[in-house]
Amino acid sequence: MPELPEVEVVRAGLEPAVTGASVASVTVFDERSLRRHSGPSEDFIDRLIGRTFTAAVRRGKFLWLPLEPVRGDVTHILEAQDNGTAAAERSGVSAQQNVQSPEFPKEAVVVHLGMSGQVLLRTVDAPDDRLTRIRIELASPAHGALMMNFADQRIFGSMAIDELVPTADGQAAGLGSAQALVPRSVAHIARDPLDPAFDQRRFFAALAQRNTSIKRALLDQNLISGIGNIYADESLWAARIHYNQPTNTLSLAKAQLLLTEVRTVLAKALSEGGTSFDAQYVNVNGASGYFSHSLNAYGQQGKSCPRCGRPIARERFMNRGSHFCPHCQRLRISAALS
DNA sequence: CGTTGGCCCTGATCGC
DNA sequence: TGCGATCAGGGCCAAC
Repeated sequence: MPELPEVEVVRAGLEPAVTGASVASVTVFDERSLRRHSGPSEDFIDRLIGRTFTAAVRRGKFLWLPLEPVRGDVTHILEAQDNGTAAAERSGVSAQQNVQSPEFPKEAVVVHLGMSGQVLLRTVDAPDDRLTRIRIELASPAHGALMMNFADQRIFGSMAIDELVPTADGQAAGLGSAQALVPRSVAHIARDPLDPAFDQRRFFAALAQRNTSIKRALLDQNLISGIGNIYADESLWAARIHYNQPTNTLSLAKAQLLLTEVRTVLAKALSEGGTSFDAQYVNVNGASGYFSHSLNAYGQQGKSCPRCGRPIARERFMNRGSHFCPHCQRLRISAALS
């Protein structure tokens, strides 16, 4: 259940270790973790060995590690100069990043943790973590030789090599890099609410336009990314909105309040979860920190609502548990009919 | 095109 | 002790 705060903890933990690190070896224990890679595991391995990571970038729950372009790839350089530099100069956008110039990465390893994925950094002599599906051995300038283990119980997560494409708005693609380059498979994912380039107006317009419930909208990564079941319930509780309230019945003020609460909840979780990184025995764990979060609604069914004291309820919604206070978060039917 | 329901997955836990 | 049932759902895609 890693959501934005947990994935950010992973990104921040990986960043100092993988930046500038090269891949010494790759072992794939379970090919299902490469489901989103277009090609067999041999392709994944061959294209990764010897390559160097340049950063650790995150948008919403998606994480990617851009790969330094292979030196001496003349075809690619000529192609980039022809299609990128010349075109950019002709169109007069030279002030913007020319993301197609040869020094920019052209591809990245995209990591999605799914429900149960973890990225764990270990020393080379450490025993394999349980449920490790992919192991990447790194030569890191900061930490020497180390292992990056991708562990995943339910195998909803994945790793994949994907092409980097320019962002639609020309802004930095996510947190961790100033480059306006996003993996093709992540391009359709909306920016997250902590991203300075998050388009609030577009989000509010979508809420007014769509014919759907507010929780479904919060979980729709094409509208707003980074929110999962836990922080959706927590944000709705904070904003006193019922999960099934139609989005087009929310006033702009209420929608603005909700977005504020979303940001508050995510930022608070982030501040609580960002302390576990150890520089010596690097332990990046997507699941850690969850239980230290002070939750008001999620998993609190039967307990007292911290606001009004009445019991928190749990109902099935979208094949998920929805936790809410029936007193504080009421469906506003009259608004729905207007 | 917007919306929705089904599917992929397996370890941990629980009840009998 | 053993074993089957249940639960956790994010993202994607077919279908309506």
